[in-house]
Amino acid sequence: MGHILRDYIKQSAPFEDTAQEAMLNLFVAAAHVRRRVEQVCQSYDLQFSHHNVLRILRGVHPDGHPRCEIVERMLDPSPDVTRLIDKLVEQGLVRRTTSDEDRRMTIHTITDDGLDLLEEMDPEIRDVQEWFNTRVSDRDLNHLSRICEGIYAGYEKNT
Amino acid sequence: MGHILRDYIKQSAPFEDTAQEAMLNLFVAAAHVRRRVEQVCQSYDLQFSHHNVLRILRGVHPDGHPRCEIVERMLDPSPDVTRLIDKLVEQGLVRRTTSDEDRRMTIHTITDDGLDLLEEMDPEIRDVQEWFNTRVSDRDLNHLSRICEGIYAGYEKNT
DNA sequence: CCCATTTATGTGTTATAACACGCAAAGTTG
DNA sequence: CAACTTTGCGTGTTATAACACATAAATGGG
Repeated sequence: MGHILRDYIKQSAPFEDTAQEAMLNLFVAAAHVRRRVEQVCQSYDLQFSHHNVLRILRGVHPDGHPRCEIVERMLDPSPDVTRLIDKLVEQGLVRRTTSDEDRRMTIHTITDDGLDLLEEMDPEIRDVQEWFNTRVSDRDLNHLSRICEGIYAGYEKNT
Repeated sequence: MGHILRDYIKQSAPFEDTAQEAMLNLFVAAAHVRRRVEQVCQSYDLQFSHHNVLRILRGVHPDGHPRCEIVERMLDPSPDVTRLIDKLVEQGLVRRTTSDEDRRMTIHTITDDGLDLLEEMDPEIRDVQEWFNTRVSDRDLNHLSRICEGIYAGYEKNT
């Protein structure tokens, strides 16, 4: 029981606590999958969070989002999104425009280049998902989602 | 189905793919739990990975580990552990000694101060585990572990 | 025993993240 | 409408991470 995790982190003593074991497993599994996605992103000179932002903006294309809305929708929200998006603007993947209604807000819109890049990446991202699917049975996919949702449901992002 | 995740990332369209949904849920849940642990670490002026290294070294105390062994046992291995441990040495939590058998290796041992600090942190880390336990039922804890292990089992750390 | 190779570690540079602060526009209250 | 508060962004600074490279010791073959 738990020998796979113990093997991974080379721990000899068995876990005294199943909650601890599950938490560590969650960390290891998430880091592992994330690295696969990062590997794809890297070959396109992007970062995990860059890709995340682009996908968020594609979701509302041809509309855009102010900075704060992007943060709200990120998987792993960071307070320093400004400079993160700076790089996307430099690469011509995102366009910034000042909102007319509320001139405090800067609206970020994905460009055609951004859409093209995402489309180019899509098959490789889908490959990761398919690999994931070979590793987790269809029934477990749903179970995993429900368990994970139970962990973070009802919590605000900043807490 | 999946409305909790969609609510979290404020996505209106339902997921077309359960594998994608589960992957994103895994990311969000892991980031969420990790932030709780980071919050504890931060109040002790440590980082998540610092705490991880200290616990690894406590596991073999009074023996030590060379750098490469520490990397092998980390939850989320980083290639730049040297400078990570530098800070622990500065704080007097870890002691470096050169190995006699193999003089390439630097053996890292946790100091008494390091052990004291960990012991001081233990209750708060345990609190996070107990919170985790309230969020995931006992049966699901085991199920979650098995699913996660299935994801990363059999893969080397660098791939 | 000498040389090529592997293993273990450290360093230099550059990119990314975190944190606190400051500014500007909108909203609020008297 | 004038002063105050809140909200949304951006910036300056410092810490951390990533990547390629350099050094140094052990290993293995001729």
